Amino acid sequence: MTTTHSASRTARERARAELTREIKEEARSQLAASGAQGLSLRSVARELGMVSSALYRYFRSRDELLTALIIDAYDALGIAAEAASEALPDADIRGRWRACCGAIRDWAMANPHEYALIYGSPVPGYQAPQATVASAVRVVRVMGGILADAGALASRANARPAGEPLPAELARQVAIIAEAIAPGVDNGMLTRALIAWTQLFGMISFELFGQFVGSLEPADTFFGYTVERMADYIGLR
Amino acid sequence: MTTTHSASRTARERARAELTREIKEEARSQLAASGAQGLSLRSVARELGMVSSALYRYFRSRDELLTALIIDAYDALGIAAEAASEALPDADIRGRWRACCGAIRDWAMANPHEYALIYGSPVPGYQAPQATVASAVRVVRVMGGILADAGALASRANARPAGEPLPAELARQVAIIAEAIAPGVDNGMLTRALIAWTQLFGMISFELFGQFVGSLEPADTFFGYTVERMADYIGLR
DNA sequence: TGTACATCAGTGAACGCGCGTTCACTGATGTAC
DNA sequence: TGTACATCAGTGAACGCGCGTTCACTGATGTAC
Repeated sequence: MTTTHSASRTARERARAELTREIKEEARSQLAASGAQGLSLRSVARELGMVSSALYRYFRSRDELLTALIIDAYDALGIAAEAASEALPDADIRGRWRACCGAIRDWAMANPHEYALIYGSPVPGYQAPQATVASAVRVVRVMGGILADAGALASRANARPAGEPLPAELARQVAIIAEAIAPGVDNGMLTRALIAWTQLFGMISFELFGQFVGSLEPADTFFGYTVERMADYIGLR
Repeated sequence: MTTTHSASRTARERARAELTREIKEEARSQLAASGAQGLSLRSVARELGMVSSALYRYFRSRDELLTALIIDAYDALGIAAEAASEALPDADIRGRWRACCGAIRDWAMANPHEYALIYGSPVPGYQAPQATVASAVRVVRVMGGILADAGALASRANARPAGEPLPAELARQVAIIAEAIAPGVDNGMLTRALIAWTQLFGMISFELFGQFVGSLEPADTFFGYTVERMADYIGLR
């Protein structure tokens, strides 16, 4: 038996889990100070009072540490969005959308370098492994849930006018996305939501990366207003 | 007289201009290969067959070279957007919007690292000087021009319904932006355009930075469809 | 319960590399008389 | 038009630094009998 229940964990195992956590924490704080390129194994080790080679007991390489940070970041963002949406009644569709958008922005502002790590320019020479995808999808799934609930409610109330028909290829792509994250949601609504989704992240990135300096800054009002307009556009009541 | 007309440029001056251009070109190609952090003065010099210290005759520091690249990138993007918009009759508002969006995307796809340099995560430790702003505004001004023409035409035809009133602070910010880049344009329309603008760059960044892999990729159809929907939303005929 | 052996964490030195920037210098180009 | 001097481009060595990764090792912790 190599699997261990938390009750029967040995001192060694607990120390390992603890140190793995500490390494990631220190790495995150270096990330915050100097970005993904500034993250060095040697300086993480230094800060923890270890020798740099010791880190190789915990992560096989710098890239593997980076991957762990990326997964953690996606998860943290996903959790923030989930919590925001779940804090409201299922039927409060617009409220959940608003809360979800707000939570994403708040998390981004609180963790700008982690946001940049996952939504900013890719780190050159680093290829994110497949393992990150599951965590990346998490926040998208929150939006999917809101849409699914909106769709279910809409079917027994007034549906939104259909709008422009989707090109065939787009309809195909969107149908696959629906299957994965928002089963039963109308293609048209999901497409509008994807447009709003890219808008949301575009707006947050602009704010965070300094494109609003001297114009829409502070961006709270613009953000709040836009989230409502996008809710209108998607067709959320 | 230290100012020189191109006719009377000395060999030294021409050599200097030429080398400055070559340095930036080599730097750009290293940028493309390994991103902003991968850009090193030593390797630029090496590639040009010079000694690294020689570059200091042309740029006072690595950051100054980076600034030059940023300004060039903003200018190149601005020029691409201007050309696209100017290729169509002034009155073809929607066509110009479409062309402008397409030109921005095409430029971004053709120059992904330069795009990342200006719209991606900021380079840690690097503070863009004020000098970059004038070039950064250039592409925004293209959109402003389209809106101004749209507004002028709309005033003697059917105007779009007013929609939700703007919060006071947002109205103030948008009015200032209007003054700078789109004089005479209605606050409501400009706000919608700013929302569409952030959508545009969000969509391009998602595509370029890999968020669409396995879902909306290839994104041509989604892009084309969305540009039309955003034109509708802004109220461009 | 006690002992022998296996596993694992962490050390310290080393390899081989790259970087930005400064500085005193040589030699070519430009300019004033 | 020719000469003396000033300007500038480029050199080569050096400073002082940092990095990721490997490897043989010591000593502590865990496990099977």
